[in-house]
Amino acid sequence: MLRLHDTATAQVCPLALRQPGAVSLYVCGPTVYDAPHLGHGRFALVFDVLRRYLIASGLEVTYVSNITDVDDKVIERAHTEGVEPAVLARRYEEVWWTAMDALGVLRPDHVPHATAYVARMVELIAELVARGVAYETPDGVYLSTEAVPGYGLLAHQPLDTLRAGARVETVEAKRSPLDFVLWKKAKPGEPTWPSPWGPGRPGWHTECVVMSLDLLGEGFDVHGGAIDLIFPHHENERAQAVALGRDFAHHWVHNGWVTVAGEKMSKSLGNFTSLDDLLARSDPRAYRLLVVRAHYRSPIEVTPETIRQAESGLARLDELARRFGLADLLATGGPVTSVTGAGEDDLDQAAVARFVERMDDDLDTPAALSGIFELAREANAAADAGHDQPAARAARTAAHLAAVLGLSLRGAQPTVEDPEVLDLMARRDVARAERRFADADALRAELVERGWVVEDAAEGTRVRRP
RNA sequence: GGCGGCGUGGCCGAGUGGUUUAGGCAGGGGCCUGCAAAGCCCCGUACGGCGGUUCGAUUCCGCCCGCCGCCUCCA
Repeated sequence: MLRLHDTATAQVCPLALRQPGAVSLYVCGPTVYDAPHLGHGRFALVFDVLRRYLIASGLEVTYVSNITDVDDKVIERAHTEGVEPAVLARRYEEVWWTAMDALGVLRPDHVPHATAYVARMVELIAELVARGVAYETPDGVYLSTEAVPGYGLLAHQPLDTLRAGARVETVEAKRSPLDFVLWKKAKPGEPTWPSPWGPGRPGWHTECVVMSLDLLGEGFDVHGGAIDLIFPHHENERAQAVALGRDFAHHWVHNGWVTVAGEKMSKSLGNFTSLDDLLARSDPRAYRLLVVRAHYRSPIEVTPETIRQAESGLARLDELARRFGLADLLATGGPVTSVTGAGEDDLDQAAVARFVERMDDDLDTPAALSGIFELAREANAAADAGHDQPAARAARTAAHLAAVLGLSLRGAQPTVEDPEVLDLMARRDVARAERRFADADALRAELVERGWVVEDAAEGTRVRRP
């Protein structure tokens, strides 16, 4: 059984399921006001790997991830660009899904949008007011954090220190600096919805409570997101559920930062890096490999150098798939439904067991990945020694386990259509057959110049991209 | 200031109280090859510093140094 770090207890503990055989996950999705950056890519990949692994473990997974399509930033950006907030949100949501598809991230089972849940958020807020834990001010409705038992559970910090750091609000009506806004009363030029407190819009922290409980029900299994969401976002979500007496998430999972040159990547630091840029400049699978080769709670350093290293590793695995003709049995990108495979003899079950053991240990993907590379070496070594059966089994196992992580290896030969290249290849074969090696080398140089790596295979000259 | 994390060989990045090595990338040597490429084999005796616990610590404890994050919208 999978053991996972839980932010609430700060310990690695078995993932206890509400319902045996089924897992419910809620992962905080993006606010769609801009194109996604590397950090968005990481959290999406981390939870995609978790989800895929749970599926491969034989569990029925329900994965919910929201789109925040109304928020200060959306409104602000929409004004800047002179479009309706809804138009802007839709535009960036499309950009989001394009990037997710490129990364091979599975679409969530449910994608709730904040704007579709406003009426239910109003109901929830009204209930909080009725219970006396929320109060109205001239500009909105706030939750009284002091009325919530255990507030600060996720933050792991004494309340007074949180209080000391709380932002200076212009709203003097707030009873405590830690209290947070549930409903924002309308300001001119903003999208609004009706409510008992007049027209306005919901605060950020309410949507996830309403949507997760609606789609997954009380006491759902896992609530995830990046580490920065712990406080205040997840703390505040939890506070609302607790205040209502509803059982909320049982397990909190948070992934670490992406750093650039050792520092947190962020717009304010000016080292912001667009996910689209990365995907355009490198094999999208390289980012998955980079993410998976570090533990999900560790920071990862994304630089041209680390990306290049990941691409080299990927090339090694692709070469394996090519050597063993694995193109046809590689994942289509969909989830692998059984980590042990369909026919047990197909795979090296001892290696699978090691993989499972490592993954079960708080998703130790770096160790799991090292096992895949070891299988690659074993497969090549066995094949070099003429032991075809064990070699093929090791190679299949490597590709299969990579697919469990969502990494599809490319076993297909690149199809060369350029007649010039085909001609150079053919002429080189003739030259080599006639042992005119100087000519053959000159032809190889020409192919290299065109950006190909040239290899001599049994069937003759073979080319691939570096 | 409060809270927390980290510091591993050229780079990335796991892990462990000692008796066997993470793994990848890069580099060196060898095998293979007409030469290469790919692949395989071999190679670096790494764990921030100072003490302590211990028969023995990179791994436990303390202190110090350095780096980073959170406490505020943020993936």
